Amino acid sequence: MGRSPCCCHDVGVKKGPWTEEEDKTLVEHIQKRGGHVGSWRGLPKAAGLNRCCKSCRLRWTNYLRPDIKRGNFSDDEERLIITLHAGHGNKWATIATHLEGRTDNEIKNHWNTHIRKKLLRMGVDPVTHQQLPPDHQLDGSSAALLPEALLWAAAAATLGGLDIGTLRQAQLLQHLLQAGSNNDATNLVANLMAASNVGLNSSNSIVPNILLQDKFNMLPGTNYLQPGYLCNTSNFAEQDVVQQQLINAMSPGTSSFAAAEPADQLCNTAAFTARDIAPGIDMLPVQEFAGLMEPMEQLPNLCSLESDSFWKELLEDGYRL
DNA sequence: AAAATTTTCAACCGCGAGCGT
DNA sequence: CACGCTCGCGGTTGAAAATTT
Repeated sequence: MGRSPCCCHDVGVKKGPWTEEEDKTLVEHIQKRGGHVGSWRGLPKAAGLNRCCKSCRLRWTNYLRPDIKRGNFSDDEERLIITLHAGHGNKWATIATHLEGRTDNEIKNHWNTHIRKKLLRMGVDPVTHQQLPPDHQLDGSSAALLPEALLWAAAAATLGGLDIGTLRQAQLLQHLLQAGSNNDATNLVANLMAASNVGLNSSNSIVPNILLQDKFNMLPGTNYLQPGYLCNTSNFAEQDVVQQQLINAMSPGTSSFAAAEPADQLCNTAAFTARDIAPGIDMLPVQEFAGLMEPMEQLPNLCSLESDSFWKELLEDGYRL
């Protein structure tokens, strides 16, 4: 015969929320063993808890473990979760291994209650990470009925949603520009890349900035350059810098960039933004594209993670206006 | 102020892989 | 080899809290 069955179906085993006393008992029991549980099956009886072994394990791993980080998820963490989800799907345990102090359960809950909804509002399918068709975007609402602020959000997402083909054209354009020196076009390409949260690796290939941060390795089968959510400009003012560059570049006679075929394609993605949103701020200094040809950590100014209020400004404040 | 509705998240449930008997 | 248990995982639930009406 095999072993006796688990305690989970025993009559009289307590369920539901844990009391402080139970927490204390479980923590003290595990600490007495130097933090090593050994067998969960034998733990409830050994600790004097009238709980199922599963319930004890869950309580410890999701709540009582000393290395658990509690509190709100940072923008960095949210962005990392989205990127990892694009590669792993609902493998919460795998995703949790990349976020120190976060549990799979916590990440799963945060995804379902926050991130998923934010992506939907941005017109991104949270399952496939693809741009939703226009009539399915923004929770199915008609764009004509939406507040102006939400249109801004959609425009920002569009601007950040350059696909990898477009970005490769940008890289090609940069190579072409290296022969001469056209600052307008150079700055434009730099800002488009910044808006898309991408940079160049040591092989001069365009990759997401997050992969340049040495936080984790490229995941197989992952397209990180999905529309919208990798847009990392910190606010609309910074988006405006890019928009102004586009307007300048597309105005006849102001830049040779507008005449270039790859440039036209590059600008198409943001055409809505450039056409419909009037820039309302002064120009800010922009990064020299040539500087991006070297391995980089993070684009300064345009992509500051510390000051990133991307989600907040783009989705919460704007949407509720 | 109270009721109704929505959101959040800790905890439960069931399943599958791996391993012991 | 077959059976059954343990562990860990992902989906789901439901009570409490927050928000709206």
